Order: sequence, then C-alpha cells, then structure tokens
Amino acid sequence: MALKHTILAFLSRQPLSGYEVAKEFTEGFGGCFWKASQQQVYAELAKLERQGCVVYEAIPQAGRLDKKIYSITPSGHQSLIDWLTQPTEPTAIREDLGVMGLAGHLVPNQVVYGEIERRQNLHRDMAQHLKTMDSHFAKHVDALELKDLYMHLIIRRAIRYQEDWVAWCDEALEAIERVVNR
Amino acid sequence: MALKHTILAFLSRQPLSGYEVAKEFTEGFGGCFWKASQQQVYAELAKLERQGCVVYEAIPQAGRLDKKIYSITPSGHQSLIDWLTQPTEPTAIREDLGVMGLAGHLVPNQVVYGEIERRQNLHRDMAQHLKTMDSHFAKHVDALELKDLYMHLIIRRAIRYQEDWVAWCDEALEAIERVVNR
DNA sequence: TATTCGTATTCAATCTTTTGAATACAAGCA
DNA sequence: TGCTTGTATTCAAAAGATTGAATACGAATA
Repeated sequence: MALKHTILAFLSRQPLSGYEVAKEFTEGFGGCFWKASQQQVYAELAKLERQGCVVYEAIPQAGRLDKKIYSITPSGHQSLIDWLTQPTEPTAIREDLGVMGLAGHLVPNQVVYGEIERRQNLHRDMAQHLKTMDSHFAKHVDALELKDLYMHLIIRRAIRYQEDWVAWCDEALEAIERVVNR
Repeated sequence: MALKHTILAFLSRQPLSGYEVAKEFTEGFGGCFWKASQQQVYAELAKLERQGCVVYEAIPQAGRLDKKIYSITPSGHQSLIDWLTQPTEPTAIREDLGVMGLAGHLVPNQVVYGEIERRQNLHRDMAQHLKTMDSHFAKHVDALELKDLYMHLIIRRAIRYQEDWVAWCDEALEAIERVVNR
C-alpha cells in the first residue's frame, strides 16, 4: 500500500505530471524500492485527487488531452506524515527462483546452474546501475544533510540487496559444482 | 505467478490437503520464498484441479466437509518442469521503508531511527528462525545430495536476505547518528 | 463446564497489479 | 516521406492478493 505514499512523497518534493511520476518509478529513484506501471500511477493520482490529497492544474495541450500538473495538498501532506509515523512491515518475499529449492532436482542440474549464472549477471548489472545513481551522494557521505542521507541510505539498501544476490549466486554455484564433481 | 508452481512443487514431493499446503507457507519451507494465505491456497488448488494439474481424493469427515487430499498429475508434473526450464525474473522490490528515503525528513529523525531499530530486530529474529530451519542441512553440507542442497541453498538465500537487512540497519543507524551528532 | 486451539473447507467483497489497447502530436532520423 | 521515439492521458478486462467471515468438531486447558 505504499504506492499512494510514494507518489505523495514525490509530490512533496515538487509538482509533477502523471507522466513524470511514472518515470520516477521506471527510470528514477522510485524504482529502488517500489514498482508501478504508468496506468497504475494515473489511476492512483485520480484516486488521490478524489480523496483531496492532491490537486492539479490543467495545462492545455495543442489538439490533445490536457496535461495535469499535480501538487500535494495540506491534507495529502498530513496523510504522508501519518503514514511515515506508523511502523512498516517487512515485505513478504516472493521469489520465483525459490521453486528450484523444492523441485530443482526435476530438471538437469545444468538448468539450475545456468539459471543462477544468468541471475547473477542480472543482479550484477542492477547493482552497477544503482551505484551510478548513488555516486553523487556517495562522494561526500559525511557532508550530506539528513534529507540526502536518507536518500543515499535507501539507494544503499537497494545496492546491498543486489550485491547480496550476486554473492549468494557465487556461493550456490560453488556448492553445486562441488556436489556435481563429487 | 509462482504460487501455482510452488504448490505443484509441494505436491510433487507428497500428496497434501489444502490445509497442509497452506501450512507449508505459513510455518514451513514455502514461507522462505513465497507467501500465500489459506484462502489463496484453496482457490489455487481448485483452479489447478480444473486445469487437470492435480486430482484429489475426498476423505469423509464426521459431520463436516470432506477433507481433500491432492496429488499431482502427470500433466501437472510436466507443467512444473516446463516452468522450471523457463528463465526467472528478479522479483520487483516493494519496500514500504523506502518512502523514508524520499520523505523521511518530514518526520523527526528519532522516528526514522527508531523504525530502523525496530526493523533490525525483526530481521534478526527472522534470520534466527531461518537458521534453525536450516540447521539440519547446514550440519553436513558437503554430504548433501543435490535435492537437499537445493533446499539448503534457498534457505541460505533467505538467511542472507535477512542478515543483509540487519547489516544495512547497522550501517544506516551509524550514519544517522554521525549526522545528528555533527 | 466453558473457552481456546488445531484441524478443515468455503464464500464474498474489495483492493492491487498486470496486460493490452487507443489516441495524438512534435521532433529527429533514414 | 515514412518511421521511430518521446511526451501525455485514458479506458477496460483479467489476474492476483487481501480482508473478513461462517461453519464444525475433537482435544486440551482453565
């Protein structure tokens, strides 16, 4: 249920169009910890508007639908603060690869091994991409103000997550090799 | 979409009732990598039955609804193998705490700090619980057959995940302290 | 004896997310 | 000129997940 509050958090920084909010998830910082499609963002913004958490200014576009620039309202701001004050729940893990743990022996071990190798490369790339995003903050960590430190820490969380995957893949690949060459 | 295949994977090991499958998620091994409510499990089993992936034997219960013991069919088995042969996609991260990265400065830093401490304890407990689950395998890792090694590796994935959270919390708490006491 | 816990299944409503599509123009490229 | 890319919004259907409840009995506990 953090979609609502993630969007509010974006709008608490600056007014944005639906298109721009959606881009935050797919290209920007939001993707570090939440995922949402463009349609989801537009639907959520409309809902937020009905709830009085945001308002928009319609900018007429030549020959097409108005562009809507959304801003957070005091009520939306309060809703965000209330939410931030509540305890969070750890996200439930849902990981497709886990099925291998139960049934991996039903396919040749090369399939399992190859899949782990493939995943390792994906996670390595994602870690690299996140590090690039973080480089601006990472350069002068000790001089960051709290606002930027929080940002940095969340990107760090995402980097660690990806790097931990990479390390686990190493561990798993080695273990499988040892058993297969036994 | 792994719910279907996780259930098939359980049934590939032994026939189970809906109740028992649900318990695998809440108490057993399934919870390491997937989450499903009891209602979801019952609904999915009914769907799987309609698809011909499982069959059940109804065991009459004194005065109440029949107990249904589900078994995997050859078609369900094939569907599981087909799925295992496909590449997996890394699960999208969806983490409530991430909103703190965007808007944590809107609440007192003690709120952020306290929440990270709270989460650290939760993840520490979860890591401990998983280690207990794994202890049986961990004792003789080098003697495990492939089937059990896969199981062990997936539990290890979950342990690492929780431990990485604990470590990140340390990192974050320290960094916040440094900034606050500056 | 009353209450709670564990076993066991089902239904209904709602919320969240995904998938797929339609519309439309400006700008850059081939 | 035709094609793709980026900007920008909206609708609709389906799938997946959550929340809340009802039913029912045996066994253990208080």
